[in-house]
Amino acid sequence: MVTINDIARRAGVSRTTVSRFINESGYVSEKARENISRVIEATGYVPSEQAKSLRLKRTKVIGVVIPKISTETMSRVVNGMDEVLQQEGYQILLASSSLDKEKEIEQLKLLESRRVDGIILVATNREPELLEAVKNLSVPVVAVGQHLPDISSVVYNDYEAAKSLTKEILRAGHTKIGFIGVDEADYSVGVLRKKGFLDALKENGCSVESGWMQTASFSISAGEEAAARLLDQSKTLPTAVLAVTDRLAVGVMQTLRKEGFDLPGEMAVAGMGASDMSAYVTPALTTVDYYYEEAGKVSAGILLKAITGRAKKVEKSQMDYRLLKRDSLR
Amino acid sequence: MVTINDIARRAGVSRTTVSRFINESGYVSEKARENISRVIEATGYVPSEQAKSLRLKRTKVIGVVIPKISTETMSRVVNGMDEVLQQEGYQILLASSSLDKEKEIEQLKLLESRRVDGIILVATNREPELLEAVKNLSVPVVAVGQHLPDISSVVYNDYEAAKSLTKEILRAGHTKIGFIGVDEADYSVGVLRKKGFLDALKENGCSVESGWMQTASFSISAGEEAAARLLDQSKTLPTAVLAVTDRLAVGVMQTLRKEGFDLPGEMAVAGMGASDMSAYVTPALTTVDYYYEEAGKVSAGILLKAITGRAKKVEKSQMDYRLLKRDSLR
DNA sequence: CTGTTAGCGCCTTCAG
DNA sequence: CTGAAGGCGCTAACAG
Repeated sequence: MVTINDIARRAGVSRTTVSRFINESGYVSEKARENISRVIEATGYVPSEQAKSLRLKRTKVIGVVIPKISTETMSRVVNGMDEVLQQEGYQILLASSSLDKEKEIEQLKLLESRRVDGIILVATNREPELLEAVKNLSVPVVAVGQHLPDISSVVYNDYEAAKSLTKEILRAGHTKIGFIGVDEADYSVGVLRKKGFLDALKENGCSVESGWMQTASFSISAGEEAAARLLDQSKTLPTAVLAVTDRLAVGVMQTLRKEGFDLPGEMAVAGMGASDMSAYVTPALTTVDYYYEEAGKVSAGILLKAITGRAKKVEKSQMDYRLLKRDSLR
Repeated sequence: MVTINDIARRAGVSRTTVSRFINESGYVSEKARENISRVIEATGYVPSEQAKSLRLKRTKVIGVVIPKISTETMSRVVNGMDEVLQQEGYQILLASSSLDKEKEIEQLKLLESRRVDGIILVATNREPELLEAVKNLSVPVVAVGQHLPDISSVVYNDYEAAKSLTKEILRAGHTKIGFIGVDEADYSVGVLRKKGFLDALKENGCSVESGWMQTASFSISAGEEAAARLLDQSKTLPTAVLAVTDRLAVGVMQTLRKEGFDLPGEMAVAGMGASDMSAYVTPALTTVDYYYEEAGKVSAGILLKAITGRAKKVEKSQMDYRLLKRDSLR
């Protein structure tokens, strides 16, 4: 690999001059310019951003920790981040925790060891170990999706979104509503969305049978199974079901259709997240859009401000949401 | 940021000893060990992987260039890569070209300047400028999705996949088949899939009306519009349509349904790519699975072999595929 | 306009 | 068992 020294020697100047030429800092005579640029051309020299980083104490790299690479939500969020980061000359070092809490912490440390300029953590939990690890980091961090104390974060309005979606279902005339949730370890999706659902019901004087509330993991098939359990365990059937993710909702619809239900006539369904697929299943799924790409952009923006120093120490941002009323709810 | 020198000073040893302790290379007395580990603990010292890289001339980072971050295909491929790379202690530096040919080349150079240990290029074209840029790189490269001359690559069997899918449609009794393709700048999807389609027809003595073949970009709505054009421009209507991606196929189905077609009775539809959504649209979409995650794994494996030096200079790999026959084709 | 000098944080001979 | 010295590739005073 050719270095700045090679260029300097072959161009008959000092490496300082070469550096000046490359970075357009300071004067370089016309003759020197010519020599240098000729030699660079000939050798295909590419300055080492690496060595530069060591010297300058900044890498222009942002570490991004996500729970899973191959999910639509994550690719949207990361896409949003990339859009603003690329703009400012930063690149993304991707780290997946594969939903493993220990690995999540490891990844944070790994990113720190690589001296990334900042870290965006798309978190799914708020365990003390994680908080501890985040606080020990010596680089700016912003959390996405979970509200971590004393850390800048951008969160979705899970509670209100679930609540207003539920109200929409009530408004459509349903009073018996089933619910497919996820594990409470995921505070935002597991706890807040459920709370929004229950509070909306309570405010309207509705109650739920125990069989109506089921818990599932995040896959379509988990939604199918949860719906089957719901049908099985309900004394009286609900007339609508709210699933906390679109994928779960699609699974629910799948099972209902298989069991011969007319959708949405005999059973209305709603999801959350505005996945791509939601608009194209039959009937089109009523859901709520969280503006995931925007969340990525906002988080990147906050991080950049923190890095360049012109920012509050801790900045909290709450994303907006929007109801998408479609055919699966009547 | 605390450095190895700080640790050495505070532990009353030389930095050489600290280095030995950290990397478990060479002997370190019990007393020294204790001192060092105590100081490291107290300071929260994290060795700079960056400085290490400069010294060791390897970064343990792999650059991955993809055309677009937020597509299902890409997140699957990248997920596959990450699985094998993480295993070997490598991290992924993500670079999106946003489907811009110039930016694609820029990204390659940028990754080179960061001294990544290798690059995986998920390519959508084979323009001479790109080939030129790839050849000038001084790091191992493997291409995914396009067969680049003299470069290791893993490609999908686009031609055969399209051909056998078309044969499947013929076997179902259709002889008038429409086709929604994409721009030929994408050699694999634009050229090879179309060729497979046409060759299958030719072998069976079928021909196509001009209006039956439409070109679209990669979105669902592009599929909708292309289908509308197809209906509009056809003298006699085909009884089946093959779209080169699932998203296009979903768009096609959308338009057909809106126009009152019974699916698959009046018009059969097939897609390619086995997207998540394909199994859950109505009717379930017949498609072909390209094993995208596996492609990611394979490409990473080849790159790793190239990096560690135990590999052929150029390795070509062709992925398998599999027909997924579902309700949209009868 | 240009070169010399001094590190950035780390590993690795080479001598003790 | 340990330390001194050198250098990875680069930039930034400082002094011509």
